[in-house]
Parts: sequence; C-alpha cells; structure tokens
Amino acid sequence: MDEKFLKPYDSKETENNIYKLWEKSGFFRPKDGQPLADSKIKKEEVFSIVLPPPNVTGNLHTGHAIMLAIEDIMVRYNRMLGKKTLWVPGTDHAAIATQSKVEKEIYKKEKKNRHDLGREEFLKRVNEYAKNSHDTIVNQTKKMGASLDWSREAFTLDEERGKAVNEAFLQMYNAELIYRKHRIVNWCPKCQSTLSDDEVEHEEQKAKFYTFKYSSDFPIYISTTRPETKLGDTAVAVNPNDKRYKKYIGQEFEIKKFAGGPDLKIKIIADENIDLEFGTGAVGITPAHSHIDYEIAQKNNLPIIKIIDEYAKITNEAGTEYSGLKIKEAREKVLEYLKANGLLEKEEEINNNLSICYRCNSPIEPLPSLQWFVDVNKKFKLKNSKLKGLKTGQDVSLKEIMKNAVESKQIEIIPDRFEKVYYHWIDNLRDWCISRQIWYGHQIPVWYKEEKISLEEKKGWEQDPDTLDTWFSSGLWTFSTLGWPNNTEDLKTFHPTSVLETGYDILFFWVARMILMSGFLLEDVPFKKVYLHGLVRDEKGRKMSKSLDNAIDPIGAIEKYGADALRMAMIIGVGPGNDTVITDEKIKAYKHFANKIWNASRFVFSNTEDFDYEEKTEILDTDKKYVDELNEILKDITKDMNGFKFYLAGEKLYHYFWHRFADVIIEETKLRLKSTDKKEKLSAQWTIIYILKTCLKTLHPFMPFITEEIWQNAPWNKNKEILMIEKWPKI
RNA sequence: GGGCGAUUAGCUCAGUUGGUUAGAGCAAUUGUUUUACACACAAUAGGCCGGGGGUUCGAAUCCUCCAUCGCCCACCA
Repeated sequence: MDEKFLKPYDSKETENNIYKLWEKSGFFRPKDGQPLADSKIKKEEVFSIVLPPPNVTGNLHTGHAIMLAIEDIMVRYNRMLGKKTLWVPGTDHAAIATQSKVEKEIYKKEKKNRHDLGREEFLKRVNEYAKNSHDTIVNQTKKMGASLDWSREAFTLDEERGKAVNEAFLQMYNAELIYRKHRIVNWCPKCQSTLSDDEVEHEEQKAKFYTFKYSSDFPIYISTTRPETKLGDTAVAVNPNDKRYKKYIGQEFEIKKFAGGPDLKIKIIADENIDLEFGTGAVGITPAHSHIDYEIAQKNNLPIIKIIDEYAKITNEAGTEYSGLKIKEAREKVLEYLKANGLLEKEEEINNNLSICYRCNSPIEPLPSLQWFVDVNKKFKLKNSKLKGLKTGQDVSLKEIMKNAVESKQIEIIPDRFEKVYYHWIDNLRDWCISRQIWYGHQIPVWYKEEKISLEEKKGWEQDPDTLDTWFSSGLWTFSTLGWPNNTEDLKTFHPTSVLETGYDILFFWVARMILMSGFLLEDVPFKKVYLHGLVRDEKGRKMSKSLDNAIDPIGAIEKYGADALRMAMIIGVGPGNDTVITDEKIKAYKHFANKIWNASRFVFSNTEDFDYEEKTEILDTDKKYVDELNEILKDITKDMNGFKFYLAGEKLYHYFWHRFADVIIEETKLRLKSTDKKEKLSAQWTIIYILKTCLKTLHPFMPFITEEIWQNAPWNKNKEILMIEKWPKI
C-alpha cells in the first residue's frame, strides 16, 4: 500500500496529476473498442454533448461549475456504459459583453474610447483580452475534472465557425429568411447598439402619468408617461366602438407649434386594440418610438417622424426649440408648456414597466433604424426533412419548426414544465433583429456598392460595418463544432447531439435559437433532450453576483475542499430546473465524504494484502446477501442515472457507501477478517474488495478524482488500468 | 394582465406512478480517544408536510379555493 494512504486524502496533491493521466490516456476522445458494459448497448451507440461555451469575459463562476459537474457526470456515465462518447469544449466570444468589458478597462486605464483607438487596434485589444480569458477558463474547466475532448475545442469566433456563420447567413438570405429593413428596433443609447427583444429587460417603477390635450381646440384628452415623445405624434387612436370619440374618427387636426416646437398633423384613427377603460380611452400615436404605435402606423399609413436619435437626444424633426435636448430636458419643457397653457388636465402616479438593457441597465429607446432581421413567419420548403411530423416538400416557417420540435417529442425538455414556457415564448415571437452596431463579432457578410448588395466580397465594394448578434453564431454550436457546413464524419456520427444541458435562463436566448438554426440548416433537431439546471444562490437566496460579493468562487472552493467535494455539493439535493443554494458547509461535508472513501479504501487494502486475486473464492451466504443487496441498490441507481436523476443517484451512493458499507458491512467483517477459519476470512475479504470496487466505479462519474486515484493504487490494478473507462456495473 | 414554481425538522433540501411508524445532510444534545477514519462512531431530540374544503379504505403526494414568497412572459398608451 502506498504511503499516501496513511494520511488523510489530499485533493490538491492528487487532482492535477490525475487530470494529466486522463489527458495522456486519450480516452477523452471517443474511441472504438472501449469496453461495453452491457450487451444491450451496441458498439456504435453514441453519446454526444456540446459544452455551452462560457463567455470569454473573465473567470468561471458557480453557474459554470454546476454545468460542468452535471455534464461530466452524464459523459462519464455514458462512457462507462461503453458508448462512443464525445463532449466538445469551446468558448463564446459573447460580442457585446466582451466588447463593453474591454471598453471599460481601456477607458479606466487610458481614458480612451474605441473610436480613439480605431477598429483595428481596438479589436486587437479585445482579442488579447479574449485570449487571456480563454486560457483562464480552460484551466479552470480542467480543475473541475471535465472530461472534454480538447482536440475538438472550438471558439464561436474562430475561422471555422466564421465559415459556418457566413454559410448560415447566405442560406437564410437566399431563402428570404434574412432581410434588411427600416423598422423599429430596441436601441440602447449607452451600448450604441440594437438589442433583440430577449435582450430587453423590464423593471417596474413608479412613473408620472400625464393627461392633456395637444391644444385648446383639440377635442380629445390623451395620457402618457412620456410627454416628450408627443413631439412626434401623427395620430390619436380610439376604439371603433367608443361612443365618445366615434364622431371624430377620420378627422385630421393641425396643431401649430405644439409645445412651442413642431407643427403636428394628428389624424383620429380607429383601432380594435385600444382599451376603452384605460386612461382616457384615446392614445396618442408616436409611430417612431413605440413598437405598438409603429404597427398601428403601418396599418394606417401614418407618417413616421423620428424625434429621438441614437444618443437619446431630440432630433431636428422636432423643431429648433427642442433639437439637441436630452430626453429629460425635453420632457420638462413640454410639461412646462402644457401647464402654462392650461392643457394639462391631471398628473397621477402609476406603476410602469421601464424597458432596460440587459447588459448596462440603461433605458431602451425604441426607434426606427435600418437593420437585418430573421423572419420567423416566412414559409419555406423543406428539402430533406429529418424533422418528425414535417415532410420533405412541405412549407413551414421557423416558428412552426421550433414549436413542432418539442410538440412532436423529437426534443424532450427536462423538467417538462419548461415546455409550456417555451411554447408561450414562440407564440409571442417577433422577427429577430440580428445586426449589432459593435465591432467585436462576426461582421455581417454583405457588401454594398451604391444601392446594390452582394453576398460575396468584391473589389471596391464595402462590407457592412455591423456585426451579428452573438446568439446567431452560438445558435449553430451543435453542428458548427462538428465541421458543418462540410458533411464531416463527426457531423454524421455525433449529430443530433444526445443532450443539451444548460441553465433555464438561456432557454430563449440559446436553446430556442439552436432549434431554429438546426431546423432550417440541417432540417433536423440539434439535440434529443434538453436538461435545464437552476441558478445558484447564496445562503440568503440571492443570485450570486460580483457586486453583492456573495459569490462562491469555484476555484477557491476546489483549493479548499477539492473538486470532487464541490461537484457533489452542486449535484446532491438539486433537481433539474430548481435553484440551488450552495454553502461552504455543504461543500465541506462532501470533503469529509471524500476522506471517508479514502479511509475505507485504506481499510480494505490493509486487510486484504494476503488476498489472492487469481484464486477463486467461495462466497458465503452472509456475503451473498451483501452482494444481492448492493445489486438491488445499483438497479435503482442505474434507473436514476438513465432518468437524469443524478441528485438521487448521488445521494443513494453517498448513503450506501457511508452508512451501509462503512458503518455496517465493514464493521461486521472486522471479526471475520481476523478469523482463523480460512473460508470465513477469504469470503469477507472478497466481499469488501467487491463492494469497494463497485462503489468506486459507480461513484466515479460523481467524484472522478479520488476514485481514480484509489483505483490507480489498488492492489487489483497492477496494470494501472484507468477507472474512467471501466464498465459500469452490470445489473 | 397571463403563466410557472416554492411553502416538509433550527437551516438547506429529497420524497419517483397516493400505501405501513414522513427521509437525508448540516446544525444541536449526550456519550465514546474501540488501531480504517475525531474530516470518526454510537445514541438522543426535533415535523397538525403553508391554510380551508373535497376525492379515497388510505393524501406530503390527486382535485379545488385561499395566503405568503420568488421567477418568467406581455404593445395598458
């Protein structure tokens, strides 16, 4: 027995070496000829999963740690079943997140913005930063024990993924699923970019709700929380059934120098969607700065006057009086005018949802802009459908594909309550704005000359300066990492992937977009199952964040308690989709468990030194019962593993090992191990070896480091076989 | 406004299709320095399973209403 077994288990001394051993073995790469656990499993049976690529914006956080723990359990379990198992690593350039982080850093150090540096120099800086982040993340991922095939590592912004992005764009453009249009978009004045609908968050706040008339001879009062936008009104909409206003419908009013600013032409129009009860039952329509008003304006052919610009300042369209004013200043000025002229009827406080940017929390300005969109309703013909229930030749829209994938059960979401959430999102889905006015990302593969557009680079033509939404490239992730658009062996073998495991917070951002992309480009699903984990919270139930300084740093926890302990703490007692509370205490408890395994192994090793592994042992009835009992439990645990109930399987293993094997079985064998009856002793020795071996195997997906370390030093393993590819016990 | 989730021991959570005396970890109390392990062992205590009503031979589990907390979605200007 190695001397290290005389001391408590030291994770720090062990983990790096064990990871190196695994890497050297080459078994992170899927191989043929690995042992098969079960005759039911065919040799060519495949388990594949892509790692949700962490953003290259810094360090690994607890969310990544829980993701790595769950996925590594799945991967190691399936590898031990004998399946051809692949887990593809990678990182995400995370366009806007990374760019703004680097911009902030540069500004702090050098007081320069990106325009001072210029596009080329700025991108050089971002790439440097991304490279550093990447190295840190990869290093930390290895510390978690993740058995990823590093030879297939990808980056959403590397050359190959770039090819995939351009090909995807081209194919979607040719199918008219991507179009460029002047439309109202969500604009973040601080990020200086558009955002997709999903990137807009809502924050409830108290707001002043003003009721007023445009002028003293205007017949209808309207209400708003944003008086300054009224400088761009072109209509007032009322419900067609509203008796109060029916007589005005179709009339046009001119207001000279509204609020001392522009002349307004207000047409009274009818719209079914107007609520008779709310406010005055009449809505001032500002087509350029409200999504709904824009739609109403389209229906009624109203002019669209842009009175707020990209810097959240009033434009010339609102007249010289207002031009250049900030929104707040303009609001005050308008209100002053309304009050001074007796037009303001009342002022009340209401609860209002403010739209804010998910990155920087500044208020979003809806404004019209020329941008690229993905059309989610446009029909196209399926050419070679592998989608369940949708036939080749059939006309479908992206929306229908997304919905069908889950409805047809071709994709199963765990826990299933998120299926409802997913449908609801699709029902409310509008066209996806994919162009971003930032520099870090995939530049839109379109070239212009005068009015002409080309999808190929041409001399003297200018490329669109904008970049694509980061989720456009991550939407391709399951197949861009496997070589698409080339029809590679990897793509044929490993796609669709078996499972997509990620946090429920990116169900829309990512999971849905992957189904969209794969649905159109491959006419197939990207994965068969979606396993959603919850968010990690602190003792007080708060979301972990840097600003609250309550985040458990996974790397710190690994240093302190070991990766195995951290993994167990993140798995046990945490069902899918449920938020997790992680405390230092919990991690510590599993460090103790690791030590328990260590000590039990020492006991087994030191009490079986004279055991002959070649000799056949007669097993006595007491021991047969132990084995039967263990098999029963394993049956249960295997069922849990197959049903993605790792939290149950882990707990059962923990309980069996500690409170059955260590506390009871080992205690009971102590006397027999000292017995002079040779049969008695041999049978007891055989039993504790058998149980330990079995437990090491089944615990391995959960606690890979310590189990492998023990296995490497086990007396039965003279050839130094690797536990990672042992067979999962047959039951 | 719509939807979802949670509510079980002091704390954090399990409890699979309804089935005996409701489980685990941590914390607590009392012992035990018995050579695998004090990062331990043995034992103890602790629960109207959020509240009301219902279905059932039987409910933490199914139905219904209510309460509190949390989350997501949505174009009430």
